[in-house]
Amino acid sequence: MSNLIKYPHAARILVAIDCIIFGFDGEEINLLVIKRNFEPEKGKWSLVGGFVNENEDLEAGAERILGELTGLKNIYVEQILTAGKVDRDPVERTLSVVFFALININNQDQQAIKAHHAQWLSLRRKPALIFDHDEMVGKALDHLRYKAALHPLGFELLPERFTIPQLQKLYEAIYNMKLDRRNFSRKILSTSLLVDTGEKDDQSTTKKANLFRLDQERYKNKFYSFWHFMPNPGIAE
Amino acid sequence: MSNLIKYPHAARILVAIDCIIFGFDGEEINLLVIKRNFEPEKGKWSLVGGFVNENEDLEAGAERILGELTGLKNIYVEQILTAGKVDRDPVERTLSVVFFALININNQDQQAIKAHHAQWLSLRRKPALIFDHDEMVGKALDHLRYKAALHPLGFELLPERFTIPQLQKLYEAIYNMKLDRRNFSRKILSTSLLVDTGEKDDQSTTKKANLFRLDQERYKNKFYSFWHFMPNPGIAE
DNA sequence: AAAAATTGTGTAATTATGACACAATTATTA
DNA sequence: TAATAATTGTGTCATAATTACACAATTTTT
Repeated sequence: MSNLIKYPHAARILVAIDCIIFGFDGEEINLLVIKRNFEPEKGKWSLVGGFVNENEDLEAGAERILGELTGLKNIYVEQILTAGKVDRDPVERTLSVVFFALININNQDQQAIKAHHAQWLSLRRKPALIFDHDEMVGKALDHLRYKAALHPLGFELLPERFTIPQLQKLYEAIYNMKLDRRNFSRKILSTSLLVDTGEKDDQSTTKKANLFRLDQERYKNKFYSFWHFMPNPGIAE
Repeated sequence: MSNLIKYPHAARILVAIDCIIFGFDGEEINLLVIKRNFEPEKGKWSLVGGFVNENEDLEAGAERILGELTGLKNIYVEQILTAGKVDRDPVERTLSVVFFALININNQDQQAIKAHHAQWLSLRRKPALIFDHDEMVGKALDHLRYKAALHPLGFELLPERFTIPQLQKLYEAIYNMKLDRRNFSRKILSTSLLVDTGEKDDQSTTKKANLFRLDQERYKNKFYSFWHFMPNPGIAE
C-alpha cells in the first residue's frame, strides 16, 4: 500500500465488526451477547463486536472477535450486511459490518465466555440491545430462515452426533412452526446426508432415538441438497 | 453527533460504494460499466461507484450514484456485500460496499449514460474489470440467481408490459438454461401475479404474443409467490 | 404389569412437475 | 391467394413429491 494518500477529498470512517452468534440449546435459538463495559450505553446488552484493525481483513476481524469470545476456530461465519446510517452510533459515525455465526452451544469455552461477561439470551425473551443491534438481529434471523430453508446449515448448530427429533426441534425453533414428525424424517433421510451411527441417545427418558452424524463428504458436495427443504419460510411467524 | 472523538484508537477507513447494474436487452443480461477517468487504472473498465460522503447514508449514496448515471429514481437496489480486503485498492485501503441494482434497460437516460462514458456490456463477453470488480460481479450474479429463484424479481428488468415468451427468455438468460415453454407458462400463470392487458406485442413478426403487466397489489403482498420457482439454481452453468 | 411418553416406519389421496403434441396466428414468399 | 415458416397458446398423461394420518415398538415410571 502506498503511503501517499491519493484520494484526499474522501471521508474516512470508523468501521466496526458486529457478530450475531446463534446457538441452539435443544429448545430455542439463543443469541450470545455481552454487557457493554464502556461508554456510551455502558452496562447495556450489546452484540459482540469491535473495531476493525488497520491491517486486518474484515473476515479476519470477525474470526478474531469470535475466537476471543468463544475459544473456537473454524466457526461457520458469513457476512450479512453493513449498517451505515450516519447517526447509528451517537459518538461518531461508524459503519458496522455485521457477521452471522452459528456455533454448537456445547463446544464453547466457558472460561472465555465468563471473562467477557457474555451471556446466552433466548431470542424470544431477550431484552433490547443497544443502537441498531436489534434490527441487525432481526435481519440475521431472516437470513438464517432463508439459508436454512435452502441449505443444510442447521447442522452447524447441533453437536456432532444428533437424533432426528433433535434436528426437527431445531427447525421448529428456527421457523417457529410445528412440523410433522413422519414427513420430516422422510425428507431429511432422503437427502442422504445423514449416517446412522448405530448408537442411541441415552439422554432420553423414553424410547432412545438413533444418533446420526453428518456425512462430511456429501455435506461439502451437496450444499444444494436442501434446496426447497422448507415449503415457504416467508410465511412463518 | 459529538464533535469530540471518543474512539481515538480505532482506524478510520475510506469507504466506497460500487454498483452492479444489471439490465436485460431481450437476449442477454448486461452490465452497466464506465471507463475510469482517473488513476489508478485510468482507461480501464470499472463498476459505477464513488466514495460515500461524510453525512450520507450508504443507501442514499448508492441511490445518488445510480441516479446520476441513469437518470432514474426508485430503482430496485439491494446491498449485497462489503469487500474489505486490506489491499484490494492499491492506493489506500478502501472498503467497498457493493450494491446490486436492476433496471429496465429501456428507461435509462441516454444522455446521462453518454455523459459518464458508461456502456452496457454483455456479461458473457465483457472484458476484465479493475480491482476485485469481476469477483463482485460474480457474486452479484449468484445473488440474482438465488433471489430470482425465490422471488418475483425478474420483472424489475422488463418493461411495464411484457409477454410470457419475453419473461421466459429473461429466466433462460439468468440461469443460462433452456426452459420448457409450456411448463414455464403454466407455472408463471399459476402465481396469479400477471394480468393480461388484452393487447398484443406488435414487435413480433409471427404470431403476436399477449402483453401482460404485473399485478402491483399482489406483487407487493406476494413476494414469496415465487418460492421454489426454479428447481435448483445452484446447479446451473 | 400397566401407563405414559416418545420413536420408527408405512400407506393412501392429493398436488406438482416434466415430457410431450397439436391447433392457431402472422409475415413472407411462391 | 395459398403454402410456408416461425412462433404462440393450451391440453394431457405419467411420474414424483407432498400431505395427512395410524400403528407398533421402546423405555422409564408407577
